[in-house]
Amino acid sequence: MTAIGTAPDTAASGRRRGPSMADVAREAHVSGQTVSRVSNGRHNVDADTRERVLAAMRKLGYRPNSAARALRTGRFHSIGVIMFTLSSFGNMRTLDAIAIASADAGYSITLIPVPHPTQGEISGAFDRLSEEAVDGVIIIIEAHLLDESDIELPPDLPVVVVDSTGSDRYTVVDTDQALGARLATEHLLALGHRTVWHIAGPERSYSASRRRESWQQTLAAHGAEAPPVLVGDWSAESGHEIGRALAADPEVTAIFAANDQMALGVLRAMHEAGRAVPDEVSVVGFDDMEEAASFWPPLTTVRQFFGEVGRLSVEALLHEVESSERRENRLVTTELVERASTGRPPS
Amino acid sequence: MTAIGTAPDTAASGRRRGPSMADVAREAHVSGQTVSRVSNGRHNVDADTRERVLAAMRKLGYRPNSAARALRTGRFHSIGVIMFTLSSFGNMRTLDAIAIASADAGYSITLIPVPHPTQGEISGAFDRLSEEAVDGVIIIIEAHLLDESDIELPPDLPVVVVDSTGSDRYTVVDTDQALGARLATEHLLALGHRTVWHIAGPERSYSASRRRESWQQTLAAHGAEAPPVLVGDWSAESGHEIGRALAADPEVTAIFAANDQMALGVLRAMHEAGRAVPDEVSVVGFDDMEEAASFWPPLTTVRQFFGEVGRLSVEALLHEVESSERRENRLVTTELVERASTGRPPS
DNA sequence: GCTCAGCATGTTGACGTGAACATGCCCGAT
DNA sequence: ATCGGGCATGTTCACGTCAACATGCTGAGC
Repeated sequence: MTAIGTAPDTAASGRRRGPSMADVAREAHVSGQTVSRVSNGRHNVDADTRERVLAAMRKLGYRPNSAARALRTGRFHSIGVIMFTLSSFGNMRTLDAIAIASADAGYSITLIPVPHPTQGEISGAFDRLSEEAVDGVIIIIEAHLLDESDIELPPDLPVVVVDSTGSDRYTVVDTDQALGARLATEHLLALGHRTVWHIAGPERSYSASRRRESWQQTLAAHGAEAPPVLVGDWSAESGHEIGRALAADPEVTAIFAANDQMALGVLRAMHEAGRAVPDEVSVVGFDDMEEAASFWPPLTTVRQFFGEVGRLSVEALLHEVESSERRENRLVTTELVERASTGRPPS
Repeated sequence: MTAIGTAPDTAASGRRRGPSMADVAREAHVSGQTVSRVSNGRHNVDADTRERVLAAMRKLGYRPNSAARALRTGRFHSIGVIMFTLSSFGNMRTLDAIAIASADAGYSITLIPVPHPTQGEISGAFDRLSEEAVDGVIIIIEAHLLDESDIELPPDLPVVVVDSTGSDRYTVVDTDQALGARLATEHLLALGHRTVWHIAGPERSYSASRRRESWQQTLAAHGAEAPPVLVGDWSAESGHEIGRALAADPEVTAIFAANDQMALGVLRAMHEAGRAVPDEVSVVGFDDMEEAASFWPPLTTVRQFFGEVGRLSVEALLHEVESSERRENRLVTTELVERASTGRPPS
């Protein structure tokens, strides 16, 4: 009947692409539109027909082409996440929560890394972003750098910024850094320490500034004299270095580090100097990373709810994507976790 | 001249979509194809024309529509990464490197999380994957679970598996776990310890098995008696628990933990029990996470090159994506980093 | 028996892009 | 002067999908 080689599927099999709706439609003896309806789970398809289409899909190994779908609908069902690489423990946890929340909502995550935190790199990431197939963006970047960058986001692209300044251009999901720093500082003061030393995060970090400011205000509110601010770079190594200087000063009895890693460095410095924690010096961290409970001694720290931050970010973003109206900003609380690294000052 | 409201762009501005190539073409008085050529950086465009097109792009705020481009070319310029959420420190570092290497190659990363490491979830991730807009996939999942899952990957989809068994279905980029475990064990034996205790990772982890087997083989090769295998779950807490038991046994003088977090838990247990490290007990970890140098005492550990793993994975995957031929498997080396947590056994 | 609502299904076209092919011009070789 | 090669630019069409509209059938209501 048919001449050799004229069977259309044989001829078509040469190309790399998988079967399309049209192939399924032919196989199931229905129109492409019916395949589309089945593929999208619409209910106005007869049960028999649906079954026939599904069978054809299975037989051919049909996979919807998301590019065509996106082209047609204008929706990518994907969320872009812009963040520093080699990023902090907290960012990873947040990313994690974002990924899970997105997956639950049927969105995938497109990572847009910023290898080096220079303005050029950040602008570059945003340029790349504008070509990315995303419906909205979550930005997890030290806010001060963000402000300095003259970034130009595609208009109409919903944006949620995490842990940043309260800009009125975007929805912001923030952690209550001020509360955490106050709790940490008050905890140490309440134990009887005359004042609290602070190891801050880098200047350009918004979170670091907020923690530092709150620490200062809390000291002032309690009439305690504020020691000079010491600035680290979030790393345990920087905490160790600053900790060595502090260990040499017998006046220092209470230290509040702006994150757990720097607190770890401080602990090591104290051990090396032979100063007992918490008997001679109390140390508080920030983040409550998983390992903090296993430091020696176990670290008193401020717990952040990264999962909640991620969840709320996705919720706010998708709300804007799907309804075009902005969600109000959210503030995620923090809490003090008391462990063995803090105690009364030596008398 | 023009009647009110007849300007075509005014009429078109009602819709949500941004300007298309056609709009730019009209603005620059060229054909759409010329815009396409400029957009793709082809060289066969006159300098004047190119400048005119670029100006029009800027004026209109033109952004290439990646969905249309992907539909036309069949390429998404995106790599899918399947991994556990809340994943280990090492995986995050690998992800980081993957993100950077991909960005350099002009590919973006689509994260496909697997919230719970059950077979159903993994299969679910792969189902989702088949609808994802990716050109290839990097899988970072405990291999044993992978084997148990009857996953069905889309045919013709290039796959690279990280830290997994040597399957001949996919390219594998692996870390030389065996070398690392041997180095760690030999280091302790060379210091004079009679034998080395091992805290392994969970059963289902391929990396954990390989480290455990290599530890056993090394002990056997040196004629040392192998203590029973202790199994943790990678967490510092599990290391602490097992460490408490080990601390109570005066025979134990050398411990090799399968990762740094568990080693941290062991250190804590030793401190609590008043057993000096390294004077009474030596401890070695695995990974060389950033904080390991700031543990107390600083941890001797096996360094992994996560960045290299990520880089090689992307390289292998993109090679297959672009040339359709498989790269050979790669093995990334490891090295021992000696710090203060190991020393001679008490005499 | 006729009408028409309600539902399953089919037909058409457009989303924005780039490959393939077509056109037209300039300029050097003959 | 003529031809043709090379290059810039234009035209056409299909990638796979889904919204909008069209069709045709069944059965309830009068």
